[in-house]
Amino acid sequence: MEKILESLNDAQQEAVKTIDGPVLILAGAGSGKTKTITSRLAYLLAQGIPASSILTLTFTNKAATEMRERALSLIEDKTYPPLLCTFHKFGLLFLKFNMEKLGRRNSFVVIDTDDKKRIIKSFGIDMPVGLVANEISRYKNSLIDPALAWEKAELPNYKKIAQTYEQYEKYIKDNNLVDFDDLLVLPYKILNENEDLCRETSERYKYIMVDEYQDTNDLQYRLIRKICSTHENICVVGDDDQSIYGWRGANIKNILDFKDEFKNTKIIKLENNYRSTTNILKAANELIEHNRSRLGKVLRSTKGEGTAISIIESHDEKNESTIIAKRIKVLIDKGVSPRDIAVLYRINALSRSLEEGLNRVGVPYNMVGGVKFYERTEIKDLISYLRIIANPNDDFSIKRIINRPKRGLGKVTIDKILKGAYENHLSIYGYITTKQDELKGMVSKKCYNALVEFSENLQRLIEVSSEATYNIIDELESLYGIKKYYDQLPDSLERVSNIDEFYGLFRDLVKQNPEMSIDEFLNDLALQSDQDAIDTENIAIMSIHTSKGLEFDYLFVIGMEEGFLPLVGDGSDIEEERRLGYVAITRAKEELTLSYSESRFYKGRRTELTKSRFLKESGVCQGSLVLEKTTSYRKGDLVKHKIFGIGRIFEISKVKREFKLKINFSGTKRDIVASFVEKI
DNA sequence: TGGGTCACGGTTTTT
DNA sequence: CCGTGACCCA
Repeated sequence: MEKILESLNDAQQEAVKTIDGPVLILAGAGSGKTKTITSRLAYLLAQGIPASSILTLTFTNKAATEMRERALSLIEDKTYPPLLCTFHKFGLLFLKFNMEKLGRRNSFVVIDTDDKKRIIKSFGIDMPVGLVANEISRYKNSLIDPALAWEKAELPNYKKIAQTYEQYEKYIKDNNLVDFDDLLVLPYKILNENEDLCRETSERYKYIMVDEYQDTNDLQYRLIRKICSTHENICVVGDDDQSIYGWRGANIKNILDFKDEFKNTKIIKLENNYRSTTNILKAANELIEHNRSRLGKVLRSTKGEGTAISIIESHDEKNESTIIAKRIKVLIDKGVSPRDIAVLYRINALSRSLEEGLNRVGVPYNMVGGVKFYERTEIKDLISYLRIIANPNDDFSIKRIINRPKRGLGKVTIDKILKGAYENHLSIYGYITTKQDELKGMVSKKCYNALVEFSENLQRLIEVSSEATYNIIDELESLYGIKKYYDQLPDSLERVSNIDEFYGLFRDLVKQNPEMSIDEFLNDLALQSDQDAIDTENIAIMSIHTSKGLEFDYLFVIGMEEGFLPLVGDGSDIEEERRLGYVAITRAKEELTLSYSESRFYKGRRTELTKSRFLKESGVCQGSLVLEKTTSYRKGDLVKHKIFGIGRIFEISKVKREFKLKINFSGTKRDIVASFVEKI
């Protein structure tokens, strides 16, 4: 007990020791939030509360993993660790036990956003699929069913969306699929409709903690309400200034209004920052002060002043990335460990030029996030194969791989099969295996043989999987030759190595847990984020969103321009953009470098840019700062002047904060400020 | 059926 | 700019 408390400050101790009733812990960036939660968890156990009564919900798998490790290190008896997982994982577990309450089997399959879009697309709607998918998601999270969506729809497009929504819901229900939203929606529905189960569940989890509460959505709030309905021992931890998921339905009101929603809430503020230097905190505090809707808190530094925040001003993104890469190289050469260095950006598109720069200078890096491992085509193909082994009637998955690797089945043949299956009220697999005569008369001999081979192989695989999950991979490869297929396609090297990695992952997990079924494996996979696999050898580059919860000694933020940070567009919220800026700045421990460029090449054209208002708002653009202005002009470049015409640069110099070029205009030499000429 | 060409549109951010 | 999707021809 003493051990748990001794390294905590007063506020943290109070947070840890307040175990009954609603508690709101406002934990500023770097205030030891994870430490506080994990200590509280250990404290609850030390008080004799059974592990099975405690539920801790997090936002990402990474956070869950980290907390689990840290909590376990504080606990003596590790036999029955308390449940600590993401909201979605909790929903998944809950549905595994209670799906039959909705008249559905618990052998459901979790689909990801990509699957969802494919399904919607297959309905042939003439609207952007992503938009429709988002709207459906919005409806589901607001518990609006298709009928109500139809009623509320005024514009024809929304009528169409409502129709698609209905079609989609029917489709996934018929195929026993569950999307990410369902993992929250369905548990809520079950709890809402079964009072006894709700009470039982609430009594089981007597102590609940929720991390990153500022990023919960309405549905998560309702779910929490249900689960703590019998006791209100609910402790939420968050920072309203770090709410950055409004775009996907996170409701900052959840944290702002928590004290009104739960009576007798005890509010504890953690304002001591143990992470960043005073200079960095000052910028962060000044920036976030510009927001109006916030609970209000100021981070106090516990470290020294540190180095001044450095600003890089470049002519274009190529220049920017070169400077940053060079600076990083200097740091590494000085002995800084690459894992303590990171570069952040607001949008993924900015990673490209950055990567090029790092490659030019020879700095190896690790891009976190981006295209997810399990979203790659080859991996999704493998997932589809595993899905149909687990459930051969999964039409959705079978359609994906019925001609991959190519076995000569074209659109016409596939349409015939679909039609036949539909008319016989059978799944595709069911149709192929039971209506062989009909099939034979319908498709070409070649196609028929291919289909028979395909289904026989599948049967063989299903047999193998019932014997030993571990052997599936070898059998899958030898029967279908997926690796061989990808080996002769573009990017074969990367794809094959991805496939190998996936096979390795599968084998590892089966080894660890020989009882694991394929759909267990698949469902866990769907909820996995690949941030768990951060490699610690190299510097990290990632989006600001991805960087949430992380910290780095040396931090660079690129794209500090109007239009990029803040990103402006329809539906963008300047306060949320500011919070993103705040999150970015507060990732830095020792040295922070903010970079902006005068222009960028984006979406196929070059755009002139002005520096971000956040630079002024955070106070870094006036006063003591190291400014490095750069130019992309080189000796020998041809430039054009409005009056003097075309000339060649023969000397470049820096005067105050401007670049002076000595230019030879067909014999006449002149000194011109760089901003008056144009590169040609 | 499948490969090739061309036009278009698009980008935050994640479970 | 790049990747995707539609369309056309061998």
